[in-house]
Amino acid sequence: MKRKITLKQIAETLNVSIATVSKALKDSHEISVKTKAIIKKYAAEHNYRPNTVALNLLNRQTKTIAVILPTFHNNFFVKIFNGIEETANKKGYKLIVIISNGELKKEVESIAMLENGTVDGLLISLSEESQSQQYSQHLQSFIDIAGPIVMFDRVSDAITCDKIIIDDFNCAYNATVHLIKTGCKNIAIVSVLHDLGIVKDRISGYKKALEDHNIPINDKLIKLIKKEYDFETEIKTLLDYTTIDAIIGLEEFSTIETMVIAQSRGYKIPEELSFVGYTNGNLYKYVTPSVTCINQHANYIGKKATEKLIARIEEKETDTTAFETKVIKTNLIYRNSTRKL
Amino acid sequence: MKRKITLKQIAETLNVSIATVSKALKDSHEISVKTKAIIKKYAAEHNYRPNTVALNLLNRQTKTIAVILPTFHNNFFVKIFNGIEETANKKGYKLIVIISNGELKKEVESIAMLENGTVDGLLISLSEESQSQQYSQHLQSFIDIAGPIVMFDRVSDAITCDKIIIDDFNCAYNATVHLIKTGCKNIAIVSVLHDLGIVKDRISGYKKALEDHNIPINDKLIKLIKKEYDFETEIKTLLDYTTIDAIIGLEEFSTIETMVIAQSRGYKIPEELSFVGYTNGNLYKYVTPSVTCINQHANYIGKKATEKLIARIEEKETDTTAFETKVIKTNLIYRNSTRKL
DNA sequence: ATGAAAGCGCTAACAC
DNA sequence: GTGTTAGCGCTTTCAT
Repeated sequence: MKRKITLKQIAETLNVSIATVSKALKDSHEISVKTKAIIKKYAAEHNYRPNTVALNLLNRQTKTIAVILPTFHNNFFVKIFNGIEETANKKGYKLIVIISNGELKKEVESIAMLENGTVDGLLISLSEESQSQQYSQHLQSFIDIAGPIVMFDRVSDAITCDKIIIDDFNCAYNATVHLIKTGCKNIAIVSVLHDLGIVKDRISGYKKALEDHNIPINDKLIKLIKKEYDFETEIKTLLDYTTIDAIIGLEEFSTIETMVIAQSRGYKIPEELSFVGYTNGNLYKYVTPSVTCINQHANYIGKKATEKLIARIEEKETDTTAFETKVIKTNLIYRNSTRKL
Repeated sequence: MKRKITLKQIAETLNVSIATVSKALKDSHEISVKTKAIIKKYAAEHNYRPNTVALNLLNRQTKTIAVILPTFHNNFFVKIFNGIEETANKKGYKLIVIISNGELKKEVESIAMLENGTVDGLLISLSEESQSQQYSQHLQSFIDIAGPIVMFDRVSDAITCDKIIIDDFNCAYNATVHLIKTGCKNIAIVSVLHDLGIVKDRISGYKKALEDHNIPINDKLIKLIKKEYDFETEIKTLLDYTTIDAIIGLEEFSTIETMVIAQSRGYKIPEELSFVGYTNGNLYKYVTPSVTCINQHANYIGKKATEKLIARIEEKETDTTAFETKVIKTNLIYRNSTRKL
């Protein structure tokens, strides 16, 4: 790689001042047509590119946003990221991407790395650990010294900032009601997530739906399976426990895995056992039977989060509006893992 | 957000010079223990963080790598990215991520944005358009003025740089041989990719396998379906055309979609029709029957590409080693969409 | 032990 | 029209 060419070098070879070069390349009217032509020609021939780092230093902004996601092995986050990418790109922002893998340590270390002017703001969906351990001072620290944060989906109440979430309560409620209406009475919940706020909300929505339809709540039907436990064993225990006629999976993996296990045990789906899964995932469409699911409009979440963050970054200090939590509506996509109404 | 605190401000309030503060915070022996203590205390209390942008300017490096991928809606690239992320992180590099969506325009624009000191190097898997249009001057331009490039999977012969690829020829060859050995004779190829080098290699491998087993080659069995055409119609045309007993799908989507269409037409899989798919994708495991596939060791590709790039970035100008193309071995994962040997 | 000065690459206000 | 100067935040060499 050749050494990058700078204004200074151009100025020296052309025997003009740096300022003249700078102005000429900006097509300033202050500079004579002739000088501009010479300078521009030289710059073009030598592939001059203004050094962004220098400009960042000068402007005290980087036009870069950090994005911290738990994983990409989840269609929901991939779609959110697509929404983020499109929006950021349109507004001229670059993205620094970090995968937390659900680990608080990674989250904390990454944020520390970014707290020094590298980025103008942060989009984050919290790691499960940071929620279970209720640790959030790294986030507050970022806000204090680095810039605005917008949280999405997996958010923390401890931090005051803009948030984009889905109405987890209502969509669990609606999913449960749908199952009840199609004749299900023993509805279980299955999840590999546990310590997240969204999990609590979903369970509340589910319970409320049961209550409203006078169906007794049985906590044993709620299986939040931790990493330490064997998923298959837990599911078999659940299926052995009592007659279950419907299962709500809180993410794609649990839903599909449970369905596969149930099928291998001879359950007829949806005749004997109905399934509703969270996230409009790829798998749902292709497995047999295809799975009724909750569409969270992930792309839109990404878009809204990014728009909000950029607005915050660019807002005048004076017109700071109050932080808001935006709730994105969800809807059910009806497929063949639930009975027809 | 409070205004970030700087060395200058610390120096002013503490009535020392900026240099003293800088040295004190680096625990330099030049500074008296007492002064150091005062400065460190103040800095800690005020959450001082050195400004990375200023340091980047000074050091002429950003410890940031750009990653350009066609999409994340493809398990292969998600896994590659995981490999990249882990490796980059371990070495203290940040990642700027760009999704090209297969569009040359996005690729060119993004690279132009990065050509000015924003990143130290570039990891890229080319967009389909840049391969079909054989356009690569944006890449050469990046190498000339911005830093090293390492290409992976979808690479260009026109550019001299390090490359990490899989042995597409051999793995298509092996997949085809496996099908032949399990008794298939009319083997078709289905793909939504077409103008990529990897597609040509895969087809060559497939043809060589047929030749070696004295099976006539019929180009009508190779369906590279462009976006403009309806996938389902094309597949039906193929199935109507002649008796096909095996299909190789060049990516996850084509494989799964074709299998679903074949099943809806009553084909028994693998008894009447076998399937082998590229990429060790999520769907393959969960559909019925599960799909035999080619494992490309995506994570490893990401790891190797990143290691190579960082080595290039950090190498002394003197010990420049020749550019190399590393070929990653693949293997078949046997599942239920192919007959047993 | 502390500080002044130069410089990384650039822009902008202000001379000339 | 063109150049000088100062400064963005930092490090480092070279005084003092």
